[in-house]
Amino acid sequence: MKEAYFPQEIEKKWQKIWEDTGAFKTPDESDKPKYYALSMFPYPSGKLHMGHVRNYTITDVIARFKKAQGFNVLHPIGWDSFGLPAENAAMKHNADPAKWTDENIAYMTKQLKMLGLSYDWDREVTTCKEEYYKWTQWLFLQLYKKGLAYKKEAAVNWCDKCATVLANEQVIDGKCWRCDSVVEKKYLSQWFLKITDYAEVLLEDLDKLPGWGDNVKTMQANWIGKSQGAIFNFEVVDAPSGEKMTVPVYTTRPDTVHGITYLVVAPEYKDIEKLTTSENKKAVEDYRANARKMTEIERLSNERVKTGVPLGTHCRNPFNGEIFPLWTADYALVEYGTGAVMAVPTHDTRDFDFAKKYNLPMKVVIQNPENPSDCKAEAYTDEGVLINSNEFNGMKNTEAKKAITQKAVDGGFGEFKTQYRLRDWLVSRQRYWGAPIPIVYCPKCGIQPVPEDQLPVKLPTDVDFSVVGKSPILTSPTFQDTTCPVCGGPAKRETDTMDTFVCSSWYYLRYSDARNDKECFNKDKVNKWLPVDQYVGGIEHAILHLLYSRFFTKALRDLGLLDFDEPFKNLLTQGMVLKDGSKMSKSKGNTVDPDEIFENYGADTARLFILSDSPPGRDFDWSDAGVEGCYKFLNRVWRLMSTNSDKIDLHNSTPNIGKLSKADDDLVRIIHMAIKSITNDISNDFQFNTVISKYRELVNAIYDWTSKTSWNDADKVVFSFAIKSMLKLMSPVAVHLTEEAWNQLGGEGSIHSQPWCEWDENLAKMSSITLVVQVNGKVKDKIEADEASSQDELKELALSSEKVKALTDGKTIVKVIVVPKKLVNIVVK
RNA sequence: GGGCAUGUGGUGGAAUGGUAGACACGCUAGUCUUAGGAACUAGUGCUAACGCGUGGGAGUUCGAAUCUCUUCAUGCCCA
Repeated sequence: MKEAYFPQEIEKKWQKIWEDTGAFKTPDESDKPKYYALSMFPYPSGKLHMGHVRNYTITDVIARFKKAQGFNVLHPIGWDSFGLPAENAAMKHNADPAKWTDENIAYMTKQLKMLGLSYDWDREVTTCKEEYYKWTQWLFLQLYKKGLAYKKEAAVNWCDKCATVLANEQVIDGKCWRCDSVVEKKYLSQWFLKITDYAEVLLEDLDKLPGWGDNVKTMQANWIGKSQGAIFNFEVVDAPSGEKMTVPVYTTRPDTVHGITYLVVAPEYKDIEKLTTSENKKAVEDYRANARKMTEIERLSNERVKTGVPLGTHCRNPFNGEIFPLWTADYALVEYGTGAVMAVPTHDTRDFDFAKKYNLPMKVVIQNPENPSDCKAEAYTDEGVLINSNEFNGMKNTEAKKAITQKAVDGGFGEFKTQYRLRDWLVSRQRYWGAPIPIVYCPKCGIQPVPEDQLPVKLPTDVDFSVVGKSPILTSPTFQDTTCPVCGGPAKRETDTMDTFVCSSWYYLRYSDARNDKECFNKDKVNKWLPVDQYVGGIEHAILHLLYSRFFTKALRDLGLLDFDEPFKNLLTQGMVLKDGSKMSKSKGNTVDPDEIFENYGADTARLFILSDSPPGRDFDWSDAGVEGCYKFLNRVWRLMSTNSDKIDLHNSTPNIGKLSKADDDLVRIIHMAIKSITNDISNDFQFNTVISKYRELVNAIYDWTSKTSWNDADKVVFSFAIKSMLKLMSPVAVHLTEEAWNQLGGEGSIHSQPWCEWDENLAKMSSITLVVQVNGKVKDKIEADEASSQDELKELALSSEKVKALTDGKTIVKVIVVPKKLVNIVVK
């Protein structure tokens, strides 16, 4: 065996051999049970970053471990390759986004291979290729035909910098998720997917996902935002036109309805003009113009003083006949509920602030009888008993919610209403580099879907990328003009493309049948491989991608394309990779380039390190010293074998249990314990950091043993057993080193085809134990004891300890607690 | 403001209610070397010591980092 460890040499060698022999191809047919391990596919931005390295290494180790355990493992990769950066790069250099993307994919593919990842490259999917986006378009048409894709005019989020609209989920704190610029509201006609039809089931089915972290599930539940309340219709008593009008209001506090002193409609409320008197018209117009200029963050900010103007008209409260004024104020949002809010200043903090500012009346209707509040200083929003509420006086407010709403239902002026915060998913984008929405506008026949046999609607290439402020697709002289599929007359194509999150909402299904050119995927294949057994990716997709994918799966199930209703059985959200305590970023200049790590230390060191210091779910702080330490450890592993290679015989590695020296017996036991605990640590929660510390403990133990052994024949067998076990245990992580050592030591075939190590429960423990002796719960002594000692024997042993005698002398022993094989606690007074 | 996480040595982090600090990084001393940023050996929570120690305070228990209550701090999500 070679004396020195040269990762640069052996890694390249094995990567080529694995590729040439198709070592990681996954057959669809197999006797073995299936296991689907999946990483979130990358955007081909140019180079891998350490977050990718962490993500893909975690999934790769899982895939290799499951394969060794006898599963037929599907472990694919692909590219989320549509999106703005390619287009921006194209605009900057007037180049082709396709070319830019292809080059990036080629480079990153090379890097993924250098990392030694066990992908089945035959299943690679690339969302920007026609062979893929054809099916994205096809799926869009199926959703359209089912009424789940529709076009409507709405107030939408507009990012000026990206020159496109955004989905609600892509607006983070009022800012664009991609470029961080402030998002404006615009009225535009846009395409939506009807995710709201699935709001309830998306919420309910979170319970079917025990393999997801509660944090992600809570975030999704909050986003869906189910609330139970009521809609009340308030009759307008003095509409300027004399017309009979009502204003419907959604509220989660029907119990406070007797405390209404005014009503607020959003500045964008549809009937606002009809509800404004001529005297108030000017002020209301000005107010609305001003509100339009404001961003959502400004409007909803708690710090900002709330503003509003009266409309001059009034409503009647059907519960008590009271008349109250209508106002418009920007703290009412047109998208939420009915766009109108019934204001009860005494029991809602926003209404309270507003009423204070404009001297509007207040009326207390709920009180805590033990500690009544007059609501002069602040709103009382807790539970209590109703007052000033006619027949409901004395009722607990929690019960009154139902009773009051029931009265409205019976009286025909209200209903029970469950409301969701979730809005429909806006999927059209005014950009070039995306899947064209396969729709045609005919002046005669209106909106028409492109016939399926005409798919894909290809992106035009005769476009000018140097245009500013509009989609390059509009510059194509050929793209827009087409014929109507119904009447054959001249028609225009839709020029918007789809949000890239549409492409990524079904890619994990395509892997099951990636090369199918007849259908998006074969139903049997998708049902066989899915759901994904283990999905691994960043927490930043907790809402966006993971919610959209769940919606797609359910919609596709309802379309009959597949038979399961959740795509990802288990989800591991890995933490971020930090450097010096903060996120790696170019602007901070604290990035670490994976290429440099591969070059200086090799992929095995990178893989080992990225798993070593933190559990996968937590943030990981990169340290150069840590990498160095892992490299040294791998050298140490190599040296253990190379300096003793003449004593290793992998074909004679079964120790003769029962006839071993004490030292050999101990080592065999240590190995069985290592197999057991490493297997358990990977199986439960993928605790790779402790797995790696156990590698180190194991290697340390073998080294200790070598410094004491006399190398007789039995010792050599034990040593061979130790090395063989160590190599297999380390093989999912140090994939190249273990393969090379296995090969040089004369192992059969590839170590990656060897089954996982088994342990013997009887050998996975030491023959003696350290008995901990406590007095009053404090450790006072430690005694070596036989593993098989009875409880009484342990008790006697503890009581006979000199240290214990000194401490118990002259005192009364109240109680002795014996924990078998571990501990004796003597309670004295 | 509400919800959910997380608080352990100089650092990253270990610990089915049962030896707190595994395993590392760092540091100290030594060995071997022309050399050491290699390798190996020993040590390393705090304290001079009795002892004290898992953000603070209470509680349950023979025994609490772990369970309960409370409080503080940080992070994320939703307002």
